[in-house]
Amino acid sequence: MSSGRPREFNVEEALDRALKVFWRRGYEGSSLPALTKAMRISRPSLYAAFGNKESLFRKAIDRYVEGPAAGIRSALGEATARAVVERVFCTSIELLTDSRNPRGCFLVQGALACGDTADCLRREMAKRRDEFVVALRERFERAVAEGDLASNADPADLARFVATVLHGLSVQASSGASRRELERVAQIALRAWPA
Amino acid sequence: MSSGRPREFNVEEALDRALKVFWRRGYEGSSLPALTKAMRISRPSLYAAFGNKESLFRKAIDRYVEGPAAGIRSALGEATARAVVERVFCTSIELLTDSRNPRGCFLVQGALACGDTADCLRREMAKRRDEFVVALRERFERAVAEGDLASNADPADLARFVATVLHGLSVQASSGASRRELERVAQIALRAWPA
DNA sequence: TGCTTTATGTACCATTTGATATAGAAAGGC
DNA sequence: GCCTTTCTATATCAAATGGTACATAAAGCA
Repeated sequence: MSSGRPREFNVEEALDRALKVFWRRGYEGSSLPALTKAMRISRPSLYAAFGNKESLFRKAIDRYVEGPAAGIRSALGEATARAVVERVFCTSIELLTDSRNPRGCFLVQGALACGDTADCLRREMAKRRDEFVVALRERFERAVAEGDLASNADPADLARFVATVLHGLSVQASSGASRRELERVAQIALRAWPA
Repeated sequence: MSSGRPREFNVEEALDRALKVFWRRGYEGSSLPALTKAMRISRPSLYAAFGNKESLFRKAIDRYVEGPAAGIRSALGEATARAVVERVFCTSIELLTDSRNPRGCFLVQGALACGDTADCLRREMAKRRDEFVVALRERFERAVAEGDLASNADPADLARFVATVLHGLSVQASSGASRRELERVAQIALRAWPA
């Protein structure tokens, strides 16, 4: 079977550009013209390669989690629970304030509040955020079992606390807070960690 | 001068309804039909009474700050810095999870990421959030002067920390977290407070 | 009772929205 | 060369968007 005319653009690269648009403007704030202009492809090319706007957004979510935000998840590999939290904060702050990206966390601001048609994406984003809370909780449960986290500490509560600080830092970053300011906030938050 | 035909609707009540729409769906997710239906007025009535969509949103911001969110600001009147923070968390959580309101904080999710036309509203929301950070900082500065907060504590950092937790709680609430869960998170956050 | 003023509701406006039809261009297989 | 296949670009679609004109209705004032 013949292969036809080859694509003139790189799909991953175009997806990266789309992600940045969604990241900065949110799903509803990202118009097709804004997307196609940033992606440097025509509208039919976008639809041929990514389906439609919603499908493009879903692919952008995966791209974000596996790309820019991957470092955060890999922080779970640290040796102790406290080291995990320190590394999560540190890595997140770097991502949230990286000048190459829009400010803030895509999973927070990509579709936090929206109309009915985008509501399924709002829930999808909440689900993705929750997946990280679950991963944190499981990591902390392991830490309790391994003895590097006090057994009276509730892993679920601690996981939600870390996620709360993380999402709060995202809002701060989105509002224009500097990296230093966020680092000081994270340092204060760490004082809440069980000794 | 004659007064003309009287309004058939209550302006404040209509504004309250508009606020709830913006609160739940965000600025860009709130269409004129959705607004007018919730406000129970016709489109020309909306424009006559509130100017346009942007102006209605700005009025909704004021309404939110002076109405539902007023309790949070009044927490600054507590006797000590720690009591202020406790009361801020407690009052916020009640607001964030009040079943009569949309979940989350309007100042966070009303226009966190949006297109160019709404960018001035995004900045306005950031400014409003920052006003609370400033108020917190000033309150903590006073607390240092009054001796109920350690003099080596940085009021600006602490204020930003409290705001960070607050905004993080908003995201959690918006994702469906229960009041109890948020209360436990706040309790953990309080452990970071200077002794 | 007019007359002025303001509010309401229908119908409409231009623009933008997300999404395609269609025609032409660029590759491989025969 | 020719055919098939796939991508690209222009031009377009119907629907939804924010915003108004215009006629009518309801009040106060003379």
